[in-house]
Amino acid sequence: MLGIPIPAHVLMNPLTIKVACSNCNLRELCMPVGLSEHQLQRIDEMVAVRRKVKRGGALFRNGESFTSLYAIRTGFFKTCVATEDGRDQVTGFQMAGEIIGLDGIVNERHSCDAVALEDAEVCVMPFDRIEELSRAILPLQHHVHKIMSREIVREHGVMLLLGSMRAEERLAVFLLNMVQRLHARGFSSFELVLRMTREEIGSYLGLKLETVSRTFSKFVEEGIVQVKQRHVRILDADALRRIISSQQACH
Amino acid sequence: MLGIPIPAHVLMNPLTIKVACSNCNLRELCMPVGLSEHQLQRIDEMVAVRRKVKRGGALFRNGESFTSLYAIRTGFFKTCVATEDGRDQVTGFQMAGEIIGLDGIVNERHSCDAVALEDAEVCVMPFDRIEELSRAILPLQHHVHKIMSREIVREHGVMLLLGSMRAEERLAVFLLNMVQRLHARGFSSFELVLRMTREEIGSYLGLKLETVSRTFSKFVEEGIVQVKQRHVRILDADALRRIISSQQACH
DNA sequence: CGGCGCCTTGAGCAGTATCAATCACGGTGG
DNA sequence: CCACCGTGATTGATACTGCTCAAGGCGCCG
Repeated sequence: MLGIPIPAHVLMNPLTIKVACSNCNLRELCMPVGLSEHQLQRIDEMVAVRRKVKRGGALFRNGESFTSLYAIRTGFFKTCVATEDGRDQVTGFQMAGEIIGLDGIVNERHSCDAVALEDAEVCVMPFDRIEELSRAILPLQHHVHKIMSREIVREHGVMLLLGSMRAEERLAVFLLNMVQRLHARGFSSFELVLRMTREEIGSYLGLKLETVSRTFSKFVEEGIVQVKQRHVRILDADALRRIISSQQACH
Repeated sequence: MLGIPIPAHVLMNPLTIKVACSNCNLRELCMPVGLSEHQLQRIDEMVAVRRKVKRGGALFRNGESFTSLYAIRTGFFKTCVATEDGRDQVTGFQMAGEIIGLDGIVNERHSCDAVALEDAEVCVMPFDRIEELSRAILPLQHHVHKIMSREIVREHGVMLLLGSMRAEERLAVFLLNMVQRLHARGFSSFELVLRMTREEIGSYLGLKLETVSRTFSKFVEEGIVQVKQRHVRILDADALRRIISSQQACH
């Protein structure tokens, strides 16, 4: 059995606890640190509304008008863009504590879909309120800027991956990134349960699902990971890191 | 001859004109619209410093500490990220009126290189001053948010390109995007002079330089473009658009 | 138990990469 | 002025990665 620890807040019934940034255990993930009581309270008021999204449901869709950013409380999302001719591309997977919806700011309209890969709950943060508060609360202003910049830098990394890595490297990067983010949330640093299909992983990594599957099998053969359906155990993280920086060019 | 019109500001001697946002003909590209005289003046003061970068020189490099955003006045840049093992990936090409440096905000340190592909001049905008002013000038706050969101959306597009398009589609997207942005700056809508090498185009598009070259040759054979070194004339923009949405999947 | 969604695996193929030779252009120095 | 050189672009031949098409297999749920 792959025992994945479940953080306390998942076990608690959300209806029985007061949900507010000030006592949210994800606070340090989505909020600036070092706020005063009063500032925290003002932010609490801004994040008054929460929204549940069922597995498979959309938090927002391409073309819908943009009003709010969302902080993920629980659950797991993918975001994806599409061309008119039907192809689509997963642009990211988001987990608890991450902010989603930044794409909508520029045109006041979302330019991608955000779909829940498991039942999820998000904090709704109306963007005009964010702008208003970030004029008054300096650390919040910083924080908003950093979140957007972080997303830009993350996407640079994905571009590097898509533009110059081979299949094995892509999957290795993906697994290490996934497990690192989960670890930061209190989960194991070497075991994970994938919330997405092989096809979604492939879309994200610019590969076909068969290639993802084959690459998993290759890693298993080489003793680097154990894979049982969506349960993955990383046996040799260093091997994964070596794959990334080996780049088998050899002349 | 491919006659590319040269905008007035390039012909003017920059030493003889007062360079200030308030009389900059790129204003509507990098500044919010509808500002009062007084607001514009405050922004002018923020953008007091300009900096010239020679062709091949770096505006900033990966690892350097972040202090400012830069608005390109003249010239042309590429930004690129690199892995430890030497591979690198061009993440974008930037031209006059565009903002560069957003990657540095999150860690107060740049995470990519910005290199001038031709002699360039930028307006230096200290980021702490931007934050300060955007607390006071609402349209500026909006503008900063939109610029960052626009970059995120742009990168989504690149991810779609890198993740799911074939070589011809990538080059077609690249050419149309390039010419569209140049057109918005007063240049021809069907002729362009590439400021970057085939290798840099390839890096941006996730292709090898030979593939870029071959794809150009293919387009020439098909009568879609004329290519003479870095001079490109688009003869059939619709053909390029058709390439993008054809996706030769056929079942 | 049967159907369905998702995953795995195989065989053959297509599209790019790789390696290598040559060419075009621009700049330099004799 | 021209020969030479270096950089970047083109083109060809071949190799190889990942894609396509196809056939099961596994696990879950009604």
